[in-house]
Amino acid sequence: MAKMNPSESIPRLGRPITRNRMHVIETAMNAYWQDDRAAVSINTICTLAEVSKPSLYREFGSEDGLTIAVLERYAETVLVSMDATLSGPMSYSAKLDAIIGFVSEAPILESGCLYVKMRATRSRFGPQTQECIAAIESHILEKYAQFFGEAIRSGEWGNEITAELAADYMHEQISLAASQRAAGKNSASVRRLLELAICILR
Amino acid sequence: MAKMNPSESIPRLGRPITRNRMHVIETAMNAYWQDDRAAVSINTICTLAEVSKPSLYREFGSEDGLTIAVLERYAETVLVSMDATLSGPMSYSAKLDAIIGFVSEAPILESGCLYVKMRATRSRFGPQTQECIAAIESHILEKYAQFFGEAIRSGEWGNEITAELAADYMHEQISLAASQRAAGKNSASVRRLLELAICILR
DNA sequence: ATCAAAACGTACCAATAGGTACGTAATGTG
DNA sequence: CACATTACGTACCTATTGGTACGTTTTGAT
Repeated sequence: MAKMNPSESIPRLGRPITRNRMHVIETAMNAYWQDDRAAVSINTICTLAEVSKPSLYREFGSEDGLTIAVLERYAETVLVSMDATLSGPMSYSAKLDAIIGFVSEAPILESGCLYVKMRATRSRFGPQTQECIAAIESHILEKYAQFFGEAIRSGEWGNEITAELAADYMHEQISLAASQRAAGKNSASVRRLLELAICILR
Repeated sequence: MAKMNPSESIPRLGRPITRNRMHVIETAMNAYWQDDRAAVSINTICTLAEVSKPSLYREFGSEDGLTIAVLERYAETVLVSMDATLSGPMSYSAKLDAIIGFVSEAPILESGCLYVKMRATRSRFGPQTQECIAAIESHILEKYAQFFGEAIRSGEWGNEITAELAADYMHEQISLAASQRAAGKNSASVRRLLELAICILR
């Protein structure tokens, strides 16, 4: 896609690149994730990642550019595990349990979910970031709908609720749980509330 | 507490007050409510309310001061209606219906609930505002707990769920619905999801 | 060695944030 | 009238924001 680590760049003319795209992305991701993105300035990212501001802008073009890079990275390092669980070999009920357990107890989600945080304040971001958030949302909803659709088809679950409605409900409830974790609510309480919400999907 | 409308101020020495505390509060409330508070600057409020910045600071002391004034005003104009419903003469089930209907369809909540919005981004506010948000939350949770407690006592509702857990659940689900409305989701969808979530409280 | 190519980072930009110093205008009192 | 008292708003402050102009440094090729 764009330049990666200097180590794997093909020899070119001119001064070699010393900046490290991935390092900046990971640094920004952690900063945005822990705090809240709107509270973390480009200047802060530059300091944390030890890059000059022009270098950062050369690499990402704008704050919007950095943000989408971060969000894409987040999707491919954290959100994929949800996908994997949903399309894995477990039973319907076991998958529900796994997801509930993950979102309410996984240490990696101690500060919440970056996607959920950003979705909650999407209006503050640039146009590309907003599109990126919408794309991730569609992806998640599709995966959920597929999950519930299969459960209905296989007879593991089913009532008058459609797969799409269940997907929407699931997405909102999981997001809510992630928000609660970000707010510092303890895992046990998050789980208790999430179990209550999800029990209508059993 | 502080100065109110010039109309009701006792004659004093010196130039009379022309600024209008209530007008500023209402203007700021609407601006914060429609948009998101962090996106609305003091300068914007001054322009909208047609007060000079020093006048505003004379009245509220700081942005934090204005924000808590707005939040208190919001609580006593919007949130009281929820209180009234909860402690009114309706049956348990009718009260649930009324609240679901209100939060998912009332035009006044078209841009969501200011308290919910601010609670979701509480970390960005000043210390007094954060305390104020926490106080409102406690108040709401107490009212809900009372509501469920009475329903249990009267036999209108009851299962293994405690009144406190139900209150917490209710609060989160109502907040979620308000957030969805703020995000532009249509009333019917909000209601559908909220009904799903609340049906375990019936 | 010289030179074009390319990335580097210092030092700046305009805009905006929250907040205030201070001279001016309007009142009641003597 | 003159004066103390009080509120008024213009014009400013510093800090920070996202973003960039431009001279310097490092390279490969000739």
